[in-house]
Amino acid sequence: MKPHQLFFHHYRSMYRPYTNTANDYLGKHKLFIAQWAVMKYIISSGPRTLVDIATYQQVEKPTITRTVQKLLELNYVEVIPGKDKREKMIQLTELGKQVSEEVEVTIEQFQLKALKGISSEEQIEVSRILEKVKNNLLE
Amino acid sequence: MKPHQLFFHHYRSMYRPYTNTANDYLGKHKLFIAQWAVMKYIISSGPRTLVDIATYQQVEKPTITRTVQKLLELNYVEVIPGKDKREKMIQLTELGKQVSEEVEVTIEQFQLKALKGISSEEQIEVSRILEKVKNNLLE
DNA sequence: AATATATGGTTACCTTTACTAACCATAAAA
DNA sequence: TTTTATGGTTAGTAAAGGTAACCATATATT
Repeated sequence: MKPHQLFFHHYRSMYRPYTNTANDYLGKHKLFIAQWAVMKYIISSGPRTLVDIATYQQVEKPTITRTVQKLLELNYVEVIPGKDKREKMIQLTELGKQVSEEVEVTIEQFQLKALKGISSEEQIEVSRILEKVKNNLLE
Repeated sequence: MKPHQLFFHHYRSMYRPYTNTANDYLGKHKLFIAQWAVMKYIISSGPRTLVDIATYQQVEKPTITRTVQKLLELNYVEVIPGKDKREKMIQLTELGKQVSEEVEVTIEQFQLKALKGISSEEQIEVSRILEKVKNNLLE
């Protein structure tokens, strides 16, 4: 099998184990991976618009609208006014912050388990390459 | 951002660009990535049972049942008897073989474009690591 | 100033992909 | 012979996301 075929096969065959396991961990907090990804983003970067979030995650706007709606229902995020009347900034609620702290522990544990035996340098290297592939695809 | 967080963020944010672009390329041949993955597998390994395919792709059996059903409708694969009365071996039809040859050209082009600027060694290294993560997750 | 275009966001509708639970038929083990 | 395991299917449901069309507001153009 050629390297480029190997690459995409392994990329794909990690996907379900990753998603299913992550969602198992997150179920405790009534979250799914797509929702948690939004929370994680606004934790580390502060309040963000829907477009920011969509761009960051590489999905379309309606997808983010829906994900954020679920987080609003859970009372984990709230909307604050943006720099004009169109924009909505999404930020964590107090409840969202509390939950996040628990989730971060859970998820860190999950991620470290998943990455057992893989050095930080390797993790960074793979991140760099996956990002490059993403950029190649978007050109 | 910590290396393990980076790792999973980039893993995820490559997913939609990859899937969408691949499906665009495959649309020409009336295929989707999940279907092509099955064809690809039986091209390189010969006829396989549904369980083999499910294990290889890391998805559940019903998922493969349906994917194979679509390939049967397209007349790209056919069923031959397995080693007992339960097993079904899936193999390419003549039409499937013809189509595959065209698709392989298309997809190779797509994959090489996606991996532009990434050496074979790097591709192999990333494959190895993604496989390891998958195995860690399955433990 | 008036019109046209761009941007942020939503709604409606549809699709891909996959899961679980329950089941059938056959095979292997007790 | 009965029990358990294996290969596969069906039915029902869900996560996640896409496109097209649209509203409201903002920016650019004439």
